[in-house]
Amino acid sequence: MQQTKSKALINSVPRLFSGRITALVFILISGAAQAKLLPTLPPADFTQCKQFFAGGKVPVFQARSPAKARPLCYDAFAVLHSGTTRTPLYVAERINKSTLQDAAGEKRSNRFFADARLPASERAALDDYKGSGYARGHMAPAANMANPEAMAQSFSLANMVPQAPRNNSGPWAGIEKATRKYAMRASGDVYVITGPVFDESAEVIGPNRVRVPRYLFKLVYDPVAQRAWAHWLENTEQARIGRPIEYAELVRRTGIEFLPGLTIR
DNA sequence: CGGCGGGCAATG
DNA sequence: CATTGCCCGCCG
Repeated sequence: MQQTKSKALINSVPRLFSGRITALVFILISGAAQAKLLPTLPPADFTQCKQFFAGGKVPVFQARSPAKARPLCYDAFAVLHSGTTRTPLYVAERINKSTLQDAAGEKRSNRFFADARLPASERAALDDYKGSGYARGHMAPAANMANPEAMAQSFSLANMVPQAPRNNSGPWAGIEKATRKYAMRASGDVYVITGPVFDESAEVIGPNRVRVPRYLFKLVYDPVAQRAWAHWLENTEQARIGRPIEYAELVRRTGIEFLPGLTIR
């Protein structure tokens, strides 16, 4: 069993994490092979990649605590992954004009992979999405990635949720594009947190029972303007972009305080 | 209309 | 593994 996991680890994360595998991540990898010895993790310890959170402040779950939540650091984004849904619960990025200009020259890698840093029982596999009728929808978009390593990492299934195909390539792509457009014109860094919202009786896909979200959200926070807003989109083929919702409304709908202690005008 | 960004599947 | 072709929606 442990040999299988070690082999999978070697095979499916080929040099993607050049020199930036954090101590935290290493602990998670080691722990994966002996999960019973793992202590309960704090809700979200992103010690090694706090730079993706405004003011270094990590979201706080007000109501329910996410089951089997594991923080994962990547070169250009941070994921709080759930071993229950086999999806991220949220993905945080910091983008600005410079990073997006670099990203504009990057080619999509399109190499999706199961993230071997997660225990097999807690992660989505490529087969789960195949023939499911759902697309593998990026939370941190590939088009935001400023270098080849970040681009490759963005195709981790830990950064994906099952998404209605036309939702993904239609209105959702528009939300991503609008967010890039805003950050291109902003005076400094813009912090973005993207994630799914699940119904209690959510559909699941594949042998690993990856949960299908009912809604997707994308929170945008500009610390210079001290403004925050969120896009909210139902995960259906018919969904259309509506007016963004206020930050407080997003907190109410998700039960997550994404920007604790930060000033929002 | 073409280009771009979101995907898919088949082929060696 | 990379390449190729294809679909979709949006935008200039």
